[in-house]
Amino acid sequence: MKKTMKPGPATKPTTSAPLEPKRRPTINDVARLANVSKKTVSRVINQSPFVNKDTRERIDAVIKELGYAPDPVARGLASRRSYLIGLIYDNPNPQHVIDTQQGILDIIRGSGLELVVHPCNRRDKDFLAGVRGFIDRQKLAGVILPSSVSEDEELVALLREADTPYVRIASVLLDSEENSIVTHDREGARQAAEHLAGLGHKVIAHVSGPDTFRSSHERRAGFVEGLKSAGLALDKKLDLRGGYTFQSGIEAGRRLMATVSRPTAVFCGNDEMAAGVCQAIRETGLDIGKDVSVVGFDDSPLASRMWPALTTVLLPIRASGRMASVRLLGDRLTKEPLEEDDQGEVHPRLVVRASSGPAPKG
Amino acid sequence: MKKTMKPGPATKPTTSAPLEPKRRPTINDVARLANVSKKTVSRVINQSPFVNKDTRERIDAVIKELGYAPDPVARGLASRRSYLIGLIYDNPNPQHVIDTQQGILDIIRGSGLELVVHPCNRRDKDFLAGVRGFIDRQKLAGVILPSSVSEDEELVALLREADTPYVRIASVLLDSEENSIVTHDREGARQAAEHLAGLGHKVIAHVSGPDTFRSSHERRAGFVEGLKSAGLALDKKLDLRGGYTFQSGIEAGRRLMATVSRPTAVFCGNDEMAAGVCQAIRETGLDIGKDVSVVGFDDSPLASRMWPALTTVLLPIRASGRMASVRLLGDRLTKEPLEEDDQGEVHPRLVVRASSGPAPKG
DNA sequence: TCCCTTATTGCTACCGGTGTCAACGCCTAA
DNA sequence: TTAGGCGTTGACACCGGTAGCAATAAGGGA
Repeated sequence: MKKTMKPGPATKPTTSAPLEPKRRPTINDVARLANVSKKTVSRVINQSPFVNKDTRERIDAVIKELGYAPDPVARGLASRRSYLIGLIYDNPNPQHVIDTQQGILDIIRGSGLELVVHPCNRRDKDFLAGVRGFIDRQKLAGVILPSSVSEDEELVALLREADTPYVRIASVLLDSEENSIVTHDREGARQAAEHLAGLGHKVIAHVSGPDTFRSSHERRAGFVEGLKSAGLALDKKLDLRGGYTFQSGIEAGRRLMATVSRPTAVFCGNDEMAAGVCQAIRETGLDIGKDVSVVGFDDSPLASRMWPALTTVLLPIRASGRMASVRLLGDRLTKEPLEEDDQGEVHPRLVVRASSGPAPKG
Repeated sequence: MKKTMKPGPATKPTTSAPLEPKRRPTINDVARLANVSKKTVSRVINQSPFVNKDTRERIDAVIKELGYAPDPVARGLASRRSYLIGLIYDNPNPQHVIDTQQGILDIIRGSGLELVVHPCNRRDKDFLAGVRGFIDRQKLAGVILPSSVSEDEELVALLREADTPYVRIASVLLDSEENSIVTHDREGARQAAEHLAGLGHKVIAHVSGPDTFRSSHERRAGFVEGLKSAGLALDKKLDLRGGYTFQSGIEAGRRLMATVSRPTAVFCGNDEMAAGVCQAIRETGLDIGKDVSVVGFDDSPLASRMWPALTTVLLPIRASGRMASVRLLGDRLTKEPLEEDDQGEVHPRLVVRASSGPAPKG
């Protein structure tokens, strides 16, 4: 409301008047008013135990009075570690990214840390160079690797070399526990299989994600486990590979619909592909949830907005983001994390909707 | 691959051997090797014109040889301005957020700037306090305000006060041109109306977003304009207000389907609501695209994955993110921005799919 | 030849914190 | 009385840059 945005010459007070341009208080101001050295103030803001109680209280009072907050940039410079958390991802699924961001922010909000996002493309040849630039330009306080990149060992090696703390979110334990959040995708897939078997389906197809993702294997494995516990097996001809994309789902769906022994149910590695399969089913004039049941994975917004709404496996992504942050930051956090955010693992849950129904008779 | 992640005491070399722990080169290293003062190096990296050509070349050579890159944290401290761009948003639409992020990153990638995200909730009472904390903790290089928050004048006032550059992305010009990207939502809505009128529809309903968003008004206004140009008018009883949510779309759809003069087409303020309206239509057993045509707005992923696929208005969000970044950073960018990213405005485009068809006869 | 201008460069003081280490006061044990 | 130990505190250098201004060299006109 005061002046222009342009970086031009600031309107300097012509007189050397006492009114200064509303500078933020610094550690020096606090030190002066509390009549201590700035080092002692530094101790207080860093919660050092070697400060006399009275002194601490006096300083705290001044801090509050001044509304002082330490400058993260200066702190970063002096301590060689910024107050930034990096989120590296390579994800076609926006909801997934947003949920992860949200989970991280749930935890770091109020602690003076900020979230810096760094999307990347693992197929780019200079992908690693990009990440390297990112992490050692900003000396990140830590990096969170959601499932889309957490399996990349080169990337992780890079972080280790750069001495940057990290947490990997993955379907299985890939690393030490303190560096990991495990999402147990397998369990969710098993539930899906049991659900379909319980509805009486015998001929059940699977459309998996790309082989390069661990999660594809986990989901298939869980699915097979679930079938097995119901006395069923996965027919190789009904085990198709997709690419986690809508288009690949359409293609897989068309192939399945053209099979001689057409399946009465299809379990897909994610919701995108499930939507594609649904489209293929529609093209043949069959009824989803009646003639053919479909189950997805992720519980993306799409799942609940489709018609019929998609039965799917909900993965608590936001919670995994929270956990990853707690793992990463631990004691640096101001407020004590909730116990539920300190588990280190997350469990999927089946959400039954209209796209899955009893197996058709005959 | 070298040592543990724990912040514990680093493995110091026991001997004061010549091998140092691979420190990043600093401006001092460059200065020493180029045999100049660090101020001159600083001039070179800041592209000051007051440097002799030979000197500059010598320094550039050393910089390249060392692989030197200035430390953004130190720079930030000294120049009181960080190398961080803030993205503040309050958006239920993940695709929108991701696209905006992507657009910003398209531009800042390689320039040493980073993107910090700050979601917020405008209904929280301490929303402004949160933002204030954010912007003056990190002295941001600039802030980008996508449509979900760009209309908040209090927020903008805050940024002005804090002398933080910003760019607002909005459906109309709300501010000076240099602080704005205009998305012209109105044009898109007009196209939608003309499309439906062209298909022979006479009774066309509208489900708008909340009144608190300028975009709701713009979209309705454009829609009315389009109808008018086709000799039609918007029946007040068929002009419903939603909340930009799926649920509100369902409710509006149900009400419309129960109207005496049931509309043969519905234009919705966004795709979420359009999906809701589709659901309501389905509940009544009517055919989407045949009995009732539906048009959305946004071209979210949902639109192309629904069945039938949704006719909608595509808003080039990513491009608007790019433009906003160019506006914001201008000369700070290393590479010259493409001309197309320097327009300051973006135009929506109708995408025709299966959810809109000829008006039913009779 | 001398002074002034212009082009280029370096000195020195910061920016706002943290790390190291010495110093100080007071209490206890010898 | 003195040495040692603990709890506290501050002086000072430093992190890696930028800012202001003086210093220096070269060129031009009187």
